Amino acid sequence: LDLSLTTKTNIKDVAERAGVATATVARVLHNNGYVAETTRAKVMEAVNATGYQINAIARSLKRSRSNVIGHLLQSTVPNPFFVKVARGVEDYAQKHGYTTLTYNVQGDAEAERKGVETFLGWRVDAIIFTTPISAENVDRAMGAGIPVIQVERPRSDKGILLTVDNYAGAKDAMAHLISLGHRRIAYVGQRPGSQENRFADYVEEERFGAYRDALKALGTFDESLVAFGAAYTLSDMDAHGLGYKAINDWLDKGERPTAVFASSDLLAAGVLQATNEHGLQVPHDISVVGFDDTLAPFLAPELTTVYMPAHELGAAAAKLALDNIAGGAGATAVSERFKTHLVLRASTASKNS
Amino acid sequence: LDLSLTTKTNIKDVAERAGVATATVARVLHNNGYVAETTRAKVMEAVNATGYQINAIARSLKRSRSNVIGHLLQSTVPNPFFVKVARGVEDYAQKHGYTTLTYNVQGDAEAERKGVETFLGWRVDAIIFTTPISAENVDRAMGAGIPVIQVERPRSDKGILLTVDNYAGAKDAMAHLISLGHRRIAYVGQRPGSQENRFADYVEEERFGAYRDALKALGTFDESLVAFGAAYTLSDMDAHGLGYKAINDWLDKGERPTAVFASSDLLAAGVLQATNEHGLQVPHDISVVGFDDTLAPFLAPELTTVYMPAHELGAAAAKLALDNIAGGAGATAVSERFKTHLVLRASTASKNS
DNA sequence: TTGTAGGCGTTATCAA
DNA sequence: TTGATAACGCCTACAA
Repeated sequence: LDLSLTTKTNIKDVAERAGVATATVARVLHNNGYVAETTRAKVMEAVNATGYQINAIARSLKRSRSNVIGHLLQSTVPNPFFVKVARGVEDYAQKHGYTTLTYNVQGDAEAERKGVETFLGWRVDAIIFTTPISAENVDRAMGAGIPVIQVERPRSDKGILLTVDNYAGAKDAMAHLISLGHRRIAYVGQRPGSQENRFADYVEEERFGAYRDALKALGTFDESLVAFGAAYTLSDMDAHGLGYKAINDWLDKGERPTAVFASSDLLAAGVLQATNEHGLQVPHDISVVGFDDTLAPFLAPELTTVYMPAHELGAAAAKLALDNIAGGAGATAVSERFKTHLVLRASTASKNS
Repeated sequence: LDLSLTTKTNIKDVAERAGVATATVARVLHNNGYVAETTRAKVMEAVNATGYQINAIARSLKRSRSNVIGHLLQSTVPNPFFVKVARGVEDYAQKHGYTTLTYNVQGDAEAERKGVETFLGWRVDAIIFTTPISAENVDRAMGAGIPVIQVERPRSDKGILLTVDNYAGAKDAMAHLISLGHRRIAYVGQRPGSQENRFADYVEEERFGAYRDALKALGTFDESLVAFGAAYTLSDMDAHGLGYKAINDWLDKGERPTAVFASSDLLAAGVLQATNEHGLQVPHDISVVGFDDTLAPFLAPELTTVYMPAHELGAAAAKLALDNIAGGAGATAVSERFKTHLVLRASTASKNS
């Protein structure tokens, strides 16, 4: 078993060693067509002896199909959401004989464009955006005539869209706090409408909308308890800073809420840092709910939060990609809307009256 | 500009449209050889008009070189360390015209084997392990005759090894705590020697070794303050559980340390959860130091920790990979040892006497 | 049941 | 300065 020849061995070498034609080797390899048992054995012996590894590049060229799907990630740190989606994509793709090419763009449209070009250059069979930065890049991918899936925050209405029912998630969180007796509930999150694109903005609209609707229904909506800011910037400090600063402001003014609904775990982490500094006990003095279920299990106290089906989104995106590749099983170009659920942990309790 | 033809256009189409031979198109594309200015213009016009995108698969086949490096990741969640390394690899590779194929193995040797096979099938030009699971898989990669780099925890002494001076890092952390007056310092981490492989075990040996040496030098080493456990299991709960349980035990016995040195931020997070539940103030009642600088900025209070040069490791791995690819600049197959540094944040303070 | 051969899209050599 | 052409390794009609 000479491993050092591995990458150099080709189907011709195997054929020679087995004393057959390359077509026969291919037939054995793909279990395809009639092959005599003795011939098969000879071929397998040669394959093992040479450590032959089929050349995916040559095969892709011949087949005009790469068996690769390209996955563009908006970012990988600090928010682990995208990484979880990536695992969903990889798990499903691997299980179905596909390789995933992952490209991290760190929120930069130009990097995303380069990623799309790289993918098209490698003739990937489908492209997944989690999440797209620029509609143009989505269009460019669509133009290649391959399935394109946009996950969580679409930028274009073309292709397949996987979204999440953030309204229901936020509504659940609010119902939980309200059932615990809270009325002065603060909101920390990105300002709805601050995304330049109407498709991508639904997340903020829904999360804040459910918050506002719930309190308006009770007649206790109070604008002074709303802190908008750059929730999803990529700088660690900014993301953490908004929740932190908002809480500090309220506490300094002596007008603190009895509960805070943060639109991400990252922001909730900042809230916990501020309450901790002020010597407030969570949840005794103030309850906190997050969104995403990413950092939540690692915070002190463990954070009650809204679970985002990240892995499920990734797996579904990969499935839809594969189903829609020409020749795939069922071409079901149907967009889907996923559900969240509330995860109860230790950061919420009855209002301390 | 008909985008819908993008992936179908080939160099022949471009050549026809420009009224030249394919060889001339290639010369223009690669800025290679003599081309008349007027010809170049004609070709560029045709390239733009057709939206021609070079087929990386065909080029790789012809060149017997893919311009892809394969990166095997031990895991991506919950520990963000690996993801940070991945970004370092991607950043460097992209900047030098290489694409990175990332394969996440989630701690599973069989998945790692499949990853190596996939990479070899795609004829990647180099393979990076961050970090390897099985020495056999490293050997298999080496057998292909391409550069192989092992990052942080090597499993084999072959190829290029990038390691970190964990001893110095842990020593710094201990010196910091000792300078603050702490003597009863606890340790939470994986048991040295529990890795079946001597190469990979140096991390635990060094982190714990520096802890033990520092306290022995002071004559205050106390085995009852050492909590060993499965620090690096992939289950969130287990990882967090060790730090959490250790602290609970000490507090229940009424023998609490005045400081804790946790061998990862993940474990430190568990320590903070336990102290928080017990109503202890960090750092007033007890100081905590972590390792890695991953979760540290998001915890409450922000965690003093030892910075691991994750991005730097990734970038260096990619650089060494490229340098050692046949035909690359300088073949410098030299292993390197990286330095850490202490990051002072809010979780440590003078011993409260 | 097995072999022959053309072509996937590029690159690079050799002529012209 | 440009063009024709033979590979790269594999797959797949089509023959045998």
